[in-house]
Amino acid sequence: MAVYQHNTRILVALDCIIFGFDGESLKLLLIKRNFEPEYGKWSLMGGFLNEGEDLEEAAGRILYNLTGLRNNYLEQLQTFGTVYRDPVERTISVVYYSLVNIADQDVAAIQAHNASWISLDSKPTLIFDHDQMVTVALQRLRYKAALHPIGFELLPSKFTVPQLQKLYEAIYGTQLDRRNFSRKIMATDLLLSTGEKDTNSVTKKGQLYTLNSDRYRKYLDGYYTFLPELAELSGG
Amino acid sequence: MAVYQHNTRILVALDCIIFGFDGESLKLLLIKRNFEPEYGKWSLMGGFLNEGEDLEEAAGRILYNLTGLRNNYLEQLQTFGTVYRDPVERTISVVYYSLVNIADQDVAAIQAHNASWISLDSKPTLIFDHDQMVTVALQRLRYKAALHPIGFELLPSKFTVPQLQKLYEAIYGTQLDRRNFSRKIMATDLLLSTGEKDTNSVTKKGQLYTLNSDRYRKYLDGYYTFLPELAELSGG
DNA sequence: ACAAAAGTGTTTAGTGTACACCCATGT
DNA sequence: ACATGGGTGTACACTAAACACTTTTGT
Repeated sequence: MAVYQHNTRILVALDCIIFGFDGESLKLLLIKRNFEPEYGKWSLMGGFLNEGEDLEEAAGRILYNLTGLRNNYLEQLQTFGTVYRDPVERTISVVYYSLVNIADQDVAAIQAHNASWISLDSKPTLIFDHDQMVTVALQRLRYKAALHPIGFELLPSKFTVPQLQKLYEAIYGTQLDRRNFSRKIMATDLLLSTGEKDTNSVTKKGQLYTLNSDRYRKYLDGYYTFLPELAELSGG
Repeated sequence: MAVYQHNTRILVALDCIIFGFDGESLKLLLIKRNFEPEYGKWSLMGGFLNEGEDLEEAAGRILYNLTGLRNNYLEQLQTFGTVYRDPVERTISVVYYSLVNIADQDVAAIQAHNASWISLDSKPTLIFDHDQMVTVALQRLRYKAALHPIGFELLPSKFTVPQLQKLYEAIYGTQLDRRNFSRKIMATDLLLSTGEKDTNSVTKKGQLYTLNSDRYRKYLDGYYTFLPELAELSGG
């Protein structure tokens, strides 16, 4: 024990960037704080790392407390650690980002935390360095979704190809060609036809598909260019 | 201050994965520990985060102490935080990876730390979770180098195209076609001819180039497929 | 019948890849 | 002269991108 004695122990926080998709735009689950510090302002959902708790475990706990969801896509983004990022006390924050299907959420838990889904386009200014965290998370999401099929994590278990396309368009803020997109996705063999049709659509009903889990896992490991127009998405 | 009172403060360490290239193979700068804990075993270079010090700053300090180098490519990799990863005391480790030009190193500083450059192929088993850190770092390097020209960071300021190719081959553990590689790189306009020729080569001397810094910065922001054979490099 | 959205087909341009060939240097 | 390695050119296959057309459904 003696060996580490002189070193400073520091508060370790975790913050979660929770992405969702409502069929039209990409959303974040944000909290209107009814607690200190920064009472009344908007922030990401966060918490502190407990003794005897793995980092990943803590991130999962925080996500579960807010949404009632477990086993979602959850990936470490980056750790933020400038000295004065939290004015109360020096705190470093390990940030995770998560992709959830809005339909599965626990509405009561979300209300209890005073949280709401906010469109990325109309995001308010957040406390501390949370805006920066969101910027980095969106960049990472764009990066990953271009090479791996993680977009599916944001959709319900049954979905149509046009819905998937709308999602990609929301992530990248661009328009995609229907014909080319559909062909590209179909070529991956990631979709399994259910035979059913979308009942929500107003005019022609699209075919509902589910994800082929075996193939999905392979694509997560490997690389595939879901969006070859990568050059455009530098800025973030 | 009262608001954060009950939360546990934790030791925050930093570990640096330092990549180098000697013209033949990809190397890591590793330390044969002459201090506790794990005296006599191999590890990454590390240290603790000080009060009043940014994370990035601390990583830079650790790198500087070992190599005498500043302003190298240094990027945060990931934070490792399972409970018992350090048997002495609960410690989370923020890991950075760095790309250095071996020729620029401060040999005295490296010897003083009992460090040596070890080929990735003949890497010994490292302490704690350091092997896992290296695995993740290599994956990240492959990922990044395929889309951004960060490979240049590992080469001396003047280099030949075949040297650059050898580097890419070392990073990915594959063979590349000379002709196609050369054309691909030339098309980027990243190289500036110096007019000089390599004096080391035994037979024909290759042309020496330097990096076009303006173009380099653009390529760092954007995306470019330096290696389209991405699908192959899943395993890591 | 018509509008709106879903699905399928085709053509063209560009990029990746596999080659064959020439040039420069030291022995 | 010859071996070794650096540099340039060309042909073919494949993929991305632009565009036309048909089908399904609700009003």
